[in-house]
Amino acid sequence: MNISQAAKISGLSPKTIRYYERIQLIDPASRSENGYRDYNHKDLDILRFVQRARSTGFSVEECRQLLSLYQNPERHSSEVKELVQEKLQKVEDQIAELEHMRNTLKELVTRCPGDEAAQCAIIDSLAEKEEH
Amino acid sequence: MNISQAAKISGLSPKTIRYYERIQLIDPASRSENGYRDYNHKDLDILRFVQRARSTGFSVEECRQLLSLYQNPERHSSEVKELVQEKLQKVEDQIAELEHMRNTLKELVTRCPGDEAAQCAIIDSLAEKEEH
DNA sequence: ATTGACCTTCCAGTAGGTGTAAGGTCTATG
DNA sequence: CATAGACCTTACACCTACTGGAAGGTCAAT
Repeated sequence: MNISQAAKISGLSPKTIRYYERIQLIDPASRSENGYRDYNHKDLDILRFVQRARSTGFSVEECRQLLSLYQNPERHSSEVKELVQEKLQKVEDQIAELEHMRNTLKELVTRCPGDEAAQCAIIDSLAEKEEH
Repeated sequence: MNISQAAKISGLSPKTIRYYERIQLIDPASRSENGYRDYNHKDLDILRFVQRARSTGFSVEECRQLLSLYQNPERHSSEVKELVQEKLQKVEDQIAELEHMRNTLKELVTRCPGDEAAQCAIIDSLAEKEEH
């Protein structure tokens, strides 16, 4: 199967698949006689796995670890769980940071009149002078 | 005032200040006789403004627009408000996306036993085959 | 004179791709 | 059989927002 078919099925783009190969996240695909990459069922399983892991929020490096666990029959589910718990923590931290930003932005919006005048609480707030 | 003093006061690093100058987010600083950058009160106001805008979550390009409004006495506060409302929307979209990830991760964590066995609901879930 | 802390510029690397160019291949149609 | 269009290949540049490091100039104190 050619790369664009594999891309369609896995939900990745051909470019992304070549990129993953280049950074050695996935093994080099075997080649047809004409030099085209050729994908089989097992390759597709791996591509789909990576696509799901990425869209669940895992970084490429985290995907590397998940893939290695996926392919290791000697794994312990505790290792996997630990990895996912760490990721969960990171995501929650990110959410907290964004919520902080959201609150700041919301307050700025309510304080700005949004009219024709130049006076603007948002600008004033960002320009605020500190005593030092 | 030298760059490291300006950096300390504004909360940016010297590297970042030079970077902002290079990408023309801020005007080139004037130079002392020895070629060192020299910052005055007005420069500091601008550096602080950018620092606050960045840490509130605005991208460099958004900061460029905010700075231009900040420096334009003919501005209408409605323009500023619109910009901030757009940003608020982007932040809320990002939060929603991360919350979706968080929910997925949470569910994965609860479903994985986290023991010595290889069987793992997380791996199974990421490896899940679709009918197509 | 030397040391250490500044300052300067320039180049490279980070994450996770995407865009584009230059060229080879395959398939269908006239 | 030629050619068009849709594939495929590689390689390089670009994106965001910096940060690190090298190589070299300057300044203040000892």
